[in-house]
Amino acid sequence: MTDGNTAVRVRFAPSPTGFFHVGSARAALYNWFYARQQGGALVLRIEDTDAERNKEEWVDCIYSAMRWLGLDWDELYRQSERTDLYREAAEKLYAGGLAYYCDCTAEVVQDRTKDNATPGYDGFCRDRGLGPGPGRALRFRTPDEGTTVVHDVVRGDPVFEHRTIEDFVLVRGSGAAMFILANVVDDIDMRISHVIRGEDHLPNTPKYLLLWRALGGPAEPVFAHLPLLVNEQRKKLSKRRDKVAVEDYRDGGYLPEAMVNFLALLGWSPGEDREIVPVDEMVAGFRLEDVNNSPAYFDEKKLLYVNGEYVRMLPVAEFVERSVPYLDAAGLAWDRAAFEEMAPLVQERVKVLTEVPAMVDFFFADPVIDDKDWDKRVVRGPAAAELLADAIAAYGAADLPWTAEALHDATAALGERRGQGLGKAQFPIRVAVTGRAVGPPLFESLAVLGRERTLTRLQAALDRLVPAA
RNA sequence: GCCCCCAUCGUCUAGUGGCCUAGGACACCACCCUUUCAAGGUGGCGGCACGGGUUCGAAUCCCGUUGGGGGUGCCA
Repeated sequence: MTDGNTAVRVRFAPSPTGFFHVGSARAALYNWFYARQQGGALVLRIEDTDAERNKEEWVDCIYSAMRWLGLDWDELYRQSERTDLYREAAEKLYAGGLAYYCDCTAEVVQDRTKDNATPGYDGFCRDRGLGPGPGRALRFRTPDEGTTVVHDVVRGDPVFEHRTIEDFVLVRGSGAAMFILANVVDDIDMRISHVIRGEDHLPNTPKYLLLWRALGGPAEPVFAHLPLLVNEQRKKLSKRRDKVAVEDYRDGGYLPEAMVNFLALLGWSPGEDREIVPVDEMVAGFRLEDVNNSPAYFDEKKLLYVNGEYVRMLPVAEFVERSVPYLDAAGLAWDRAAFEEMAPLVQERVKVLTEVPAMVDFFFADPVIDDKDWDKRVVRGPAAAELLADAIAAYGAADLPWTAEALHDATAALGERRGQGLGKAQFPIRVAVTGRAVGPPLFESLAVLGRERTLTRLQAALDRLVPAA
C-alpha cells in the first residue's frame, strides 16, 4: 500500500481545548503504531489557531498524557507559530482567484439561507469583487459541479458532490487562519503521507482535498478515518457528558500499558484470539487496512479487566514502585518494608492501583471498623465474644510461633472446637484487626502486623463487643 | 432538511463465498478450588437487524428497508 520510495510521515494534530481525551489518545496511538512500524516519523502538531479557546495548560496536558502513554514524537510544531505560512497561502489563493473576501456576518448568512434545501453559505459575495478589509473573511470558492473522491484505507472511496460543499471560510475576519487552511498548509509543508484521524473529519475531507489541489500540493496523502469512540448511548464520547480525560484514568490507578492495550483493541484486533498483547507486538502486527469501520463503545469494565491483567503481570518490585504515588495520595504514613512483605498478596487482588491503600491501611494505622461488617460478621456472628477471647488466649500463648502457618492452625483449631470452619471463624478476627470483612489473606497479614498489635486490636474489639460492666 | 458513514452475542471483536453446528474476550450465571476477597479452573447464557437478489453454496457480494451515528460554525 505504501509507495516504497516515500517516507511514511504521519501526524497527530490535537487542539488544546481541554483535557486530553481518550479518543485523541486512540488516534495518537494508531498514528504512533504506524509510524513506528514503518520506520516513519510521527509529527505532533498543536493546532492552536483559535486563540479564544486554547489554553497553555491544555497544551501541557497533551505532552504529559502522551508521555505517560509512552507515545513519543519525532517533530513538534505549533500552528500559532506558523501564521505567516497560512497568510501566504491565503494570499496566493486570493491572487489566483480561488478565494474571495466576504463581509457577511454569521447572522446574515443564517437568515438568508435558513429556508434553502442545503443551508450553509450561499456564495453571496462570490462576484462582489471585495478586497481584503477589516472584519472580512476569506472564503474558498468551491466548484459548482463535479465530485471529489476520498480514498480511504478503512472506508473505501466515498464520493462527495461539489454542489453540496459551501464556500467555506479559510481566514477569519480577524485575520486568523481556520482549521482547514492551517491543516492543509501544514500537511503539505510537513510532507504528511498518511492522515490518520477520527471519522468525524471525513465530511470535511473533500474540502481538504480541494484546498490541497488549489495550493498545488504534491501527491495527496492516504486517508484512514478511524471509527469513533462512543458512550453507552452510542454517541460520540464528549468531554461534557463522559469520563474521557486520560489523566482521570491515570489518577484512577490505571497503568499506561493497560490503557494502550485496551485502546488498541477499540477498532483493531491483534488476531489469533489474542487480546493482552505487549506493545511491541502490536506495533509489529498493526495494519491500517485491518482497522474496523464501526464505532466502538469505550467499556470501562473491560478496561478494568485489562488493567488487572497488567497489574498482575508486573514484577513485584515494580508493583511496589508503581503503588507509591497512590499510597502517598491516600495520606497513609506507610512503611516500605511492611508494604513490600504484603505486596504479592495485594497485587493479585487489585485491578487498579487506587485500591492498594485500602488493602494495606490497617498496617499503618489503627483499623477503622466498618459498621456493616462489624454488625454482620461480629455482632450477629455466633459467639463472637467467646471466639475473640479464645483467640486472644491462643495468640498470646508464648509457645505459639508468630508465623502465618502457626496462626492458621491455631485459628482452625479454635473454629473446630465450636464446629466452625475456618472461613467463618476468621471473620471476627479479621474485622477486629483490619476493620473489614475483606482484604488480603488474614494470617499472612497478622504475621506482618506482629503479635502485640494483633492482641491489642483483638482486645479492643472484645471490649467494644462486651463493654465492661 | 441536506451530505456522509456504519450495522456479527449486552460490549469489544474473529470471520474477506464452502473450514460456521458462527470462534475468542469482557460482563453475567453455576460449579470447583479456597482463610475473606480476588486470582485460577470447568461449564452455561447469548449474535450474523430485516427483505429481496447473485451463486451449486452467503455472516461474507449487490440492491432496498429499518435502525444508529457523524457532519452541516468566521470550532477543531
